[in-house]
Amino acid sequence: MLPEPTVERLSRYRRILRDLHAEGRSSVFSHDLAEMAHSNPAQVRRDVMLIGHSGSPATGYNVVELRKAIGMVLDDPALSRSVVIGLGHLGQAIVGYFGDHHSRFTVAAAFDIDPQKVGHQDGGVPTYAMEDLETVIRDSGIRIAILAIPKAVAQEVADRLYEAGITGIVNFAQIPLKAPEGVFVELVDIAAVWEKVAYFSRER
Amino acid sequence: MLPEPTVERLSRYRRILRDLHAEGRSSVFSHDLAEMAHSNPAQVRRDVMLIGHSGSPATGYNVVELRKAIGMVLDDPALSRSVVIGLGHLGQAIVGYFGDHHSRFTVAAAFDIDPQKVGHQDGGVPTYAMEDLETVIRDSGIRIAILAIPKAVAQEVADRLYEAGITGIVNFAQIPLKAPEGVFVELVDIAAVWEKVAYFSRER
DNA sequence: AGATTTCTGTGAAAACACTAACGACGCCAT
DNA sequence: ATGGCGTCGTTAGTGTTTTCACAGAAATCT
Repeated sequence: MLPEPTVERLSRYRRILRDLHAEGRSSVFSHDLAEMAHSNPAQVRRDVMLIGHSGSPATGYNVVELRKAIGMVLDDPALSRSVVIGLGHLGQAIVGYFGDHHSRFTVAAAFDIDPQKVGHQDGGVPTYAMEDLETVIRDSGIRIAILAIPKAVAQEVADRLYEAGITGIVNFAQIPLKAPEGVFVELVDIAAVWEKVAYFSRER
Repeated sequence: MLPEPTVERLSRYRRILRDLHAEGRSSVFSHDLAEMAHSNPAQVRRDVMLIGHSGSPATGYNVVELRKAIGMVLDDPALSRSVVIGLGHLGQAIVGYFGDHHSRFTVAAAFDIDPQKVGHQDGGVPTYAMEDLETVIRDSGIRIAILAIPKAVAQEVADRLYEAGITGIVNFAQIPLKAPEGVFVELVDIAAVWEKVAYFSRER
C-alpha cells in the first residue's frame, strides 16, 4: 500500500508523461520530471522505486514504460467509472471534464433532484432522479461517487450510497462525512483551500 | 507559522463552530469538535494550543471565543477578496458559492474570454474581459486569484497575475504552475483526487 | 584503457505530523 | 470537605514522509 502523497504524485507524473509522449520524448530524467511536477528528484526516484519500476542512469526513465508501470498500480477497470450526484454548476463542470474522454475515468451516470434535468443527456451522461440512485448504482456495479450537493443533505445521501455499494467518494459538499469501514472518502474543501492560500500568501 | 494541515483543520473547525453557534451552543469539548471535524480530541487540543487559545476543563471551549481566535489567525481583510479567472461551469460554481455570503470571503470580479459574458453581473459579480486583468487587479488591490481555465493557457495567465500583484492562487487548471518566490499556489487536482479515491477504495 | 561525468537505487537521517499520556484543575456528588 | 470524574494544556513518544548522501553502473571523453 502506497502512501497517500505518493499516489497523488504518481497521478500527476502520469499526466506529465502523457504530454511528454505526445511531444515525442521517449525518456526523462528524475530531475526533469521533478521540475515539471513541482517536486524534487529524490522524491521522484523514491516514488518510482515504490511502484517497483526502474530506469537507467544513462537515459533516465522510459516514458512509455513508466506510464505503463504507473497504470499497473493505479488503474482498476472496476473503479474507472463513477456517478455524479448533483448537477449544479460544480456537478456539470465535473461531467464536462470527465464525461467525454478526459482521462481513463468516465462519468457513467448523473443524479439530480430537479425533474427538469432528469432524463436528459447532460454532456453525454444520462441523468436520473434521486429515487433511482440505488437501482442504477447496483445495476451498473459502479463503486465511485462524486458528491456535489448541498451539505445539508450530504450525509443522508452518502448513507444511501454506502448502502448501494459505493466504496469511494469524492466529496465536494463542504462537510466531513461519516463513512463505514472500508469506504474511502476524500473531502475537497474549496473554502479551506482558499483560507490556506490566503494564510500562506500572507505569511510568505 | 502554522503547519499546513493545522490551517486546513482550523478552517474546518470554524465552519463547524459557526453551525454550533447558529444552533445556540455556547461551548464545545475537544472530543465533540473532533467528532464533527473527523479528527481526534488530542489533535483538536493541539491545534487550539498552536493558535494560543485556551478553554476550560469544566466547559471546554467557548464557541464564540474560539471562533474569534481562529479568525485572528486566519483572517486578513486584505486577502478576503479574490478574482475568478474563467467562467466555465467551474468558475460559475465558485462564483455562486462565494459570490454572495458564503463565508468571509468574496469574489470581487470575474474574467472571461467570452465577449458574451463580459459586462454582465454573473451572480452579483462583475465580469471583465481578459484584457482588463492587470488594471482591475491593480486598482482593486486584490491579491488572491482563483484559476478555472484550461491548462493550455494557465501558465501564461498565471504570469500575468504575478505581474499584477497576485500573491496567492487556487489553481483548478490541471497543471502545476511555476510561481515566483513569495507567491503561494495550491493545485486542486480533481483527477488526482479521483485516482487517489479509486486507489484507496481498492486497497481497503 | 582509464578517468570523468551523470544519473539511478536505496539505506540512513532528518523533518514533519499525529497520537498517547499525564499532571492540573474545577465541578459534582457524597 | 473530600474523593472521583472529566477535560484541558503540554510534553514526550511514535509513525510517516521527505530529504540527504553515496555506491554502483552506463556512457563519454582523454
